Amino acid sequence: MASAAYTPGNPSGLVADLNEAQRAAVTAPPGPLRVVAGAGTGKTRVLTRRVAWLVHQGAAPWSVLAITFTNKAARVLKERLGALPGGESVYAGTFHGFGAWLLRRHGDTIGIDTRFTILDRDDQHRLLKLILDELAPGEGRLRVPAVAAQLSWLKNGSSGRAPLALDRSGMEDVFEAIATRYAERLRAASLLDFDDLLLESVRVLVEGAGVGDVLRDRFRHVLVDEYQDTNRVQRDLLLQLVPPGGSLTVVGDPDQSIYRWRGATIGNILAFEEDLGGGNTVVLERNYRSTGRILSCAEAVIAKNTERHAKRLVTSKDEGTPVEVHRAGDADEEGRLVAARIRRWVEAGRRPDDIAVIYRVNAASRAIELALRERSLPYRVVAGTEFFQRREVKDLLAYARLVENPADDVSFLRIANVPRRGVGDTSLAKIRQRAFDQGVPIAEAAREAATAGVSGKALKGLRELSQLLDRARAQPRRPVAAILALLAEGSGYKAMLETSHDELERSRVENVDELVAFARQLDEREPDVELSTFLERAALVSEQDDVEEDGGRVQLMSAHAAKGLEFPCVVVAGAEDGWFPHVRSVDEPGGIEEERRLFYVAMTRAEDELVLTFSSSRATYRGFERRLPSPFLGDLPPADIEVHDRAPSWGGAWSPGPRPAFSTPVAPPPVSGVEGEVVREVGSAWTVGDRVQHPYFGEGVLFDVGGRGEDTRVTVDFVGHGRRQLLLRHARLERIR
DNA sequence: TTGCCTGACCTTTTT
DNA sequence: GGTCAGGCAA
Repeated sequence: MASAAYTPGNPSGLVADLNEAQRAAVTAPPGPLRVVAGAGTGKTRVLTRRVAWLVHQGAAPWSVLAITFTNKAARVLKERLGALPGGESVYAGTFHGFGAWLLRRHGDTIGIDTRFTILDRDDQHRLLKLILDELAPGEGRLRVPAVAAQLSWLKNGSSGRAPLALDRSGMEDVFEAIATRYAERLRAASLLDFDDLLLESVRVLVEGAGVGDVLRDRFRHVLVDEYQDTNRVQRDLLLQLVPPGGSLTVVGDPDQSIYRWRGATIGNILAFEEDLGGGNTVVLERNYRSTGRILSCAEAVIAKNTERHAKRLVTSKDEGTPVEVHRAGDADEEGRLVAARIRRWVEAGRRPDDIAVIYRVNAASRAIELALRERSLPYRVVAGTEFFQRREVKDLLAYARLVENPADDVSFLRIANVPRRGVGDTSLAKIRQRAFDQGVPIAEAAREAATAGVSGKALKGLRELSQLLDRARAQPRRPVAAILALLAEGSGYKAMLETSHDELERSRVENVDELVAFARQLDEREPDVELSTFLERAALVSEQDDVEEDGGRVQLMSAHAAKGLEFPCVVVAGAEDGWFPHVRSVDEPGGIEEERRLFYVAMTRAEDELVLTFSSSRATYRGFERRLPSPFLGDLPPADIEVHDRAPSWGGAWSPGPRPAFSTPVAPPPVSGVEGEVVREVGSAWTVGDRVQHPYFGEGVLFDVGGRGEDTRVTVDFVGHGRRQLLLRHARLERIR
């Protein structure tokens, strides 16, 4: 978008190039303000200008707090404020980043060690696994990801359905014990998980002596982007920060709410006025991004949602070319088709970085990557967190975290024997026992390993490790890069990789070097940066922080990662039933509507050209699966699309509109193998062969019933949707006839 | 204590 | 297709 004619000396330029609604939003008096901004309606521009306008009205830049969804969005915001005097002292960051900032300064008022380190998902899972092994070993069947999800669900306000079914006898107590021990371990190790960053921030504002007042006094103006994706805790944080009637601007679009599974509640933006006791609302409906046809298709999809406040986007661009819909026979063919389409764009003069491929699940990137490589098209998979999740990077960061936070047991256990220093399970168990008995961190107990009964190789190894960490701690003012290099080399970690017989292992050295280089960059850009800051940034990188500008490469990303971005040319790949909507969400109340929004978000990333592709079959870990086009494709207005369907080998040709209704019910498929299969009675008697009705899949025939009670699963052959496995507890299944 | 093999079991989206 | 627990030999 064109930059403003605004200069510090020419404030009228602040609003001169805005439309009426945008201007109303930017210049609304400082008080509760909600901006409902449809896709492509200039949301970022309004947010930036409003900050500038507030400052121009006399607000001190450092009294402005702008909360964005990603670090990258925060950086962009600050860049655009560049012309503003004092613009760099506006606080811009994510909720989690702000939480960390707040807790480092004021956490001590509620008993938080301000030298805490942040536990990411991987660390959290490691810790939970240890705890599960202690408290629920063996057959308990409690799985780490489920327990983590349950914990997060509880911490985020318990809205919607619980991830974990705890009604089996004793389960509740077991979970309770796990949750308690988890909290104890975190506290003892000065660790905070992602949710804690928010929860403890609220607590410090409420309970921390004087903290709330200090912050309310400082941040007189708070602005929040992507408000439709905030959860209850984030809302509470804002309500603590902004007094009733205070200057709070929230910007968002209910149609783009896609993080319900993370506790986000669309209710925050919808109930804004009740929450804040009044306030203004401005609706932005003029779209500057997409062509008429793209918008018409996107609107047709989202219009089917019932839980929405209808708004009508009007484009400022022309009709554009039709939205293309392509069918492929399998995933490889789809990849080649996408690559071929991209090649044509490039030949027509598009730069590769004008093009994005968006998919529902990250696993979908593989086939597309392969095809792009075949055609020598430069691409990049957007996965900002991926680098920091690599084993070698996490190992080195664990060393660094121990330097910063000696109590961090999770990190200690991670690297105690990496590289191998003869510290096996037996020695480690002795040290952990000793640490437990003495009530000290494990790293502390390791220091006196001999007392714990450790000897020989293991003792020597632990001594060396302790000495290394001490050496790194001795000069905390050293540049971060130097500390990392010392750890990588002094520990023998780098040597371990370099001398490996495995080529993959040897290649990991590059990532270690890259991490050091990354730190060096940071040292140069911000000379005063401390190790703790570096670790915090590493823990809070977001997917989108990895999106490249001017990289000259096609960008591949998930629909979630694509939020807030725009590209001239977009391919939405894998537009199939099972991915759009995803199978796992169709059973959940409101699940389909969220999937529809997700598809809407993906489509509305496109400025000029939009291509949708799907495949008739796909290889999964269970073998080949037949796939049907996404039901959302059926909503596309035929006049705005162009269908490319080369008479596929199976599945029949696809055309827009609702699926043909089958007039005759499908017969239950023969039960293969078992002669005279016994019809099983389940609960209130679901019987194989029953005809059933599902709110989404429609009519089908019960094929199989498995599991008991809570876990009863039914397999149903649906007319037009194929065979589906459903959890009876969740599926709103009705018997018919 | 370590290295290596085999079989079981999942896979949505992410700060 | 990838991870992870468990078993077993050196």
